[in-house]
Amino acid sequence: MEKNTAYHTLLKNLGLKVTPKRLALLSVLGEEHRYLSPEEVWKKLRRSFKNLGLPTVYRNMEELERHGVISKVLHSNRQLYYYFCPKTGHHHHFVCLECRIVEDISVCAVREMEKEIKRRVKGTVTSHILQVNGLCSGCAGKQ
Amino acid sequence: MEKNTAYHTLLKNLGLKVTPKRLALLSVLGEEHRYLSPEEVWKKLRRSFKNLGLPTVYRNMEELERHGVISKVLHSNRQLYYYFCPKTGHHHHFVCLECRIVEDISVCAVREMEKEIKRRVKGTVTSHILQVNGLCSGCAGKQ
DNA sequence: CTGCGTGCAAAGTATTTGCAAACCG
DNA sequence: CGGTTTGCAAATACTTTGCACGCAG
Repeated sequence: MEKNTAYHTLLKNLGLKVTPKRLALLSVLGEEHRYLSPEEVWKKLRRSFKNLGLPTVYRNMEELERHGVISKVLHSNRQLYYYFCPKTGHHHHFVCLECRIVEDISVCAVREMEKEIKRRVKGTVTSHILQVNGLCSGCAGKQ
Repeated sequence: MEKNTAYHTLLKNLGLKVTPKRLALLSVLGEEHRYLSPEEVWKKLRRSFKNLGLPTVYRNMEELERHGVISKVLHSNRQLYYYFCPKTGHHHHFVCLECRIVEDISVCAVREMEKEIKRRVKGTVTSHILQVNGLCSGCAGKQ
């Protein structure tokens, strides 16, 4: 299994122990080109691992997100979703609210992005979430 | 109270009944240049209204958000926050994760935004959430 | 009056935590 | 072996719902 070797290496590089469940979790996320909720991942994994706890899935997904391996998809319904994006470098995502597929978008300006999405994905942009987080001058000083 | 008249009109235009609590809620949000959680708003309002239920605050904030009067601030901790933004037209926000102040950003490209933030707010951008939502070609057809 | 708005109590539900046992390296 | 990882059960905590009463129009 080439893929598994890759995931194996990935985990090692992060300093995480390589367990069958972690490999399977990465595999599920890696094969899916859509974002998934922890519960969905759990249901898929339980086919192979009868005794898999939902908390384990939550913990691992959170951990992997912290390491930047997978990314969180924000939903206004305030549920967690994750997506495995192998692409490196600065880029953003176009997500379909219906089928949950994710497409990489290389350009960053939203106007430009809309154009690219119309052209490449032939999709419709219904909304976008753009929020810049940081610290204002006052708070940056206090750190 | 000029402000109250404005909120009064605002509610009327939305076809919502004008109640003292709604006016006060708008007032709290309108005076605060920061995003607030429903509970925080509730605590502030309870100074004036002893019998104010938290659900009422949730309901009203959700309603106002639906009407586009206030906007939801996304947090990865999956809690709800709202911010009253009087500014119209296409623009985005810079939010300080520390003091929660919100600044309007007129330009849309993220690179440009970072520049503007550094210049105007003298703040530091630690991260940004940019997610374009919509429907891909396949799903758009199925609608 | 008439229905929207609200308080209160109660339910929901996704997510998190504690702890002992299992497992990787 | 020694510290992670995991299962299970239970707890959290935010948010939502149901229903009866009250108030705006």
